[in-house]
Amino acid sequence: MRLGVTSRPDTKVRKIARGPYRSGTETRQRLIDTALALFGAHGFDATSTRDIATRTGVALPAITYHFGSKEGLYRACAEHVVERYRERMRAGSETFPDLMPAVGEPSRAALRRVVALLATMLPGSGGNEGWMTFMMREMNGVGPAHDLLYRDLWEPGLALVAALVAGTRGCREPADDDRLEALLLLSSFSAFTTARQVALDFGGWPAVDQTLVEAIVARLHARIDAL
Amino acid sequence: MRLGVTSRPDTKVRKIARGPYRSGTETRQRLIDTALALFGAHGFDATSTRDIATRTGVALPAITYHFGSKEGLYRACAEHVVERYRERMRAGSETFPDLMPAVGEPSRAALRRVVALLATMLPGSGGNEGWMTFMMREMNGVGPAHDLLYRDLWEPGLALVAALVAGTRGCREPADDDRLEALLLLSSFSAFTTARQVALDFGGWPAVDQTLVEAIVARLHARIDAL
DNA sequence: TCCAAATACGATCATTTGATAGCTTTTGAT
DNA sequence: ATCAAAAGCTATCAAATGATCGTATTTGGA
Repeated sequence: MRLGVTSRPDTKVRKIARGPYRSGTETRQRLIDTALALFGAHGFDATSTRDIATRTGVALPAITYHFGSKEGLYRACAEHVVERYRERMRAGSETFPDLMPAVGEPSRAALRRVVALLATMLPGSGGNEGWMTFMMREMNGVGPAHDLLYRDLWEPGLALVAALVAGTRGCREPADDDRLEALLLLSSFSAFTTARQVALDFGGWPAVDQTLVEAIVARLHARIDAL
Repeated sequence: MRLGVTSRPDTKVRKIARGPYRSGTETRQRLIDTALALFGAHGFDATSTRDIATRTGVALPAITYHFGSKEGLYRACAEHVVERYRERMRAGSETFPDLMPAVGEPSRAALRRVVALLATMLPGSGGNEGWMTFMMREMNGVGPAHDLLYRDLWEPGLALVAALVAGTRGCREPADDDRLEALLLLSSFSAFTTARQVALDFGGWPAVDQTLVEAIVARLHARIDAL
C-alpha cells in the first residue's frame, strides 16, 4: 500500500515482530530515531535518505513507503519531538499541579518550577540526543516543520512563561515586557543547544551535565526572584 | 590563474573597473555578498553554487576561479563576517576607549557599553542582512567555518564579557560563574538571531527595530546592575 | 604595439540524491 | 489452506550539483 504524504498505515493489528518482517510501527519508529539524530546534527539538506536508511538497517525505498517522502519523514520527526516535549511537560505538570498562572507568589513559584523542568531537557546524554538540536534548527523561520513546531511547542511554552511572568509582576494579562522577559529567560537555554559547542569550549566544561544544569537553573531562579 | 584553497590573487594593481571586465576584487566582493545572504538564509548544503552565480550575475566557474571551491567561498564569507565584526567593535572601542577590564565600577560601565554595542548589531534591516544568521549557523560545532569563527569572534567576545563580569564582581580573573554569566548575557541576543522568527511572531513585533533593541538593552543593563 | 596574466563563460563530466518500478516474502484474517 | 494486504529489497531513473576543460576576451605593463 502506497501512502499519501499525510496519511499513515492503519496500525491496529501488527504489534509484535516475530519473524524477519518487523511491524510497521517499529520500523517507522526506528527510522524516526535515526533521522532525528541525523537531521538534528546536520540539517535537512545535508542529510541523505540513503544514510538514514543504511544506519537504520533498511533499504532506501522504506522511507518513501512509510513516510511518502523525505519531507514526510522530517515532519514525522517534528511530530515526534512535539510528543516528547508534551510527555515531559505532562510529567512535570503531574508532579507539580500548580503550573497555571495566578496572581502573586504562586506564579513565581510555578515559574521557578517550569524553568527547572525545561532545564532538565537540556542534557544531550542518554538516548534522547538530537531532538533538542532538531527543534532549534527550525526556529529561524525556514524549514519544513517550522509552523508545526511553533504552534505546538514554542508558542504554548512561551505563552505559559509569559503568563507566569505577568502573574509574578502582579498583572493578569501578559504585556510586551512580560513577553520579552519570557523570551530572554528561555533564550538562556539556547546557549546550551544552538551554541552548545561554543558554550562548552568556552566554559571548559565536558558536557551539559547535572552540575552545569543546576548552575544555570540557580542563575535563572535568581533572575526570577528579582522580577 | 588557478587559485589554491587558501591563497588569493594578488590585488595590488586592478582597482577600478572601466570596461566590461570588472576588477577581481569587486567580483569577489559581490560573490561574497550574495553568498553570505544565501548561506545565512538556507545554510551551506541548501545553497547551490548555481544560485549564487546567477544572482551575482556571473557564470558558474567564477566561484571556482575566485575561491577554489564552494567551501572556499564559504570560508571567505566567514572571514568577511569576522572583519565586519572587528570593524564594529573597533568603532565602538574608539568611541568608548575604556572597554578594558578593571576592578569595581569602571568594569560595570564598560560591560554596559559592550552589551549596548553588541545589541546594535542585531537589526537585520539595511544592507547587512544575513551576516548575523550566517554566524549563528556555525555555533553548534559542525560546519566549514566553525573553528575560524570561534577563534576570531566568539572566544574573544566571550572572554571580554567574562572579564568584565569578573571585574564587576570584584575579581581579577574570570571564574566559572563569570563565564556562565557571560554566556547567559550574550545568549539573550540569540533570541533575536537564531530564533528571530519565533521571537517576532510571539511578541507581535514587526521587526528588530530600534525600539525593541532599546528594550532588550534596558533589560540587560538591569541584569548587569544586579550583578 | 605586443604579450602574458587576469577575468570570464559555454559545454560537459562524474557523482550524489530523491524517488520510482517491479518483484519477492511475510503476515494475519477468513 | 488461501489470499489480499503489508513489508521489504534490487535495480534504475531523472534531476540537481560541484567541479573541470577548453577557449575567448580584456587588461595593463613592457
